[in-house]
Amino acid sequence: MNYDYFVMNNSRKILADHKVSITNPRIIVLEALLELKGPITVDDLLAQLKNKVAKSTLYRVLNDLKDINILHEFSTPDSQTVVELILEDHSHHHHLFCSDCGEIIDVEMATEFENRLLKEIKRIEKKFNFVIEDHRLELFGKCTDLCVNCK
Amino acid sequence: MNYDYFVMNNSRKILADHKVSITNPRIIVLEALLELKGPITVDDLLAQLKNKVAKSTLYRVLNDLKDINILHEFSTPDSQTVVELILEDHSHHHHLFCSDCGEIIDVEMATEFENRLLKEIKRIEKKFNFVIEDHRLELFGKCTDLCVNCK
DNA sequence: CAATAAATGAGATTAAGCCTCATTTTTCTT
DNA sequence: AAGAAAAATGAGGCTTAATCTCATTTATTG
Repeated sequence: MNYDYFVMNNSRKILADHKVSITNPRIIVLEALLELKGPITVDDLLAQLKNKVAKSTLYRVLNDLKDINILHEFSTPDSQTVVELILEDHSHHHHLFCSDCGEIIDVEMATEFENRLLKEIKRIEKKFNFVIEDHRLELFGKCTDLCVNCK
Repeated sequence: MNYDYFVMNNSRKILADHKVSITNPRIIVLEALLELKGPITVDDLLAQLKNKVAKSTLYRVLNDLKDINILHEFSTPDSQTVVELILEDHSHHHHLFCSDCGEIIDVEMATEFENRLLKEIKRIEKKFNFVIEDHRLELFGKCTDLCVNCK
């Protein structure tokens, strides 16, 4: 594992760091997700990588990335599967869905709000005798005409 | 629409109030959901109503209930579809998922927390030029041995 | 109660995602 | 650097949730 940190390109380094073998399909998928820097539906990803990676391989690679905990998966309000690369330097965030254009936007909530949420979560843990390991907040709405995401 | 409010049983009344025709399958599904008073996976509902309602009809009725806005649909962390009846008197709540037993629990957050969230949502609306119509908070964890929901 | 409109059941269809297995690519050892 | 062993890939088949079709049944309306 003595690859040069800075010479190696990102995707190869990520794979090496997580001790999985470095293969072409994995590099292609990782690179696509790295460029995006945000969520994408699996369907869109499939379309984008058609002729580059087999469908079965794409699903397998996505599962590999989930296994090494660098890929999050969730669903849109209309049940489309969405994936997003989450590397160490990615900060905690939530998602905003536009029901007009389908855009999915990463949203960071104010620290003070997240702290209040954690306090509330502690209350819920006691009330229901739970250990809560994660939370997810989803916001649903419509971007306006001025929205930079719609044309 | 001059049915007697109080004589009519719940499910018939709900259907009448929403101006959809009153049929046996709709009554059966509604009654099952009313008894539950909480979320259930579609698979479990299918199993429970097998021999009472055809599979195609169950899915159709669930869509009908969604159309009249009394049924919410969401997914578990492992992508199972869950439905929950939401009538006018149901207060705003969120969901707590146990990754051990699969239980899904309705959770009400403190009013003060929800107010803080609404404030935060207003900030997000401005920042992203959005109109946010709804939000959903999901909590993931494990219930402990003492949990009333696990045996 | 008859006519019309709507809903149902049974099974076919669709599509996301997983599986199989022969072939190819990667890694490991020296 | 080369050959052996292990792992991953591609192509297409398989599974299963959810939808669709259409002939029959059930509700609604006047």
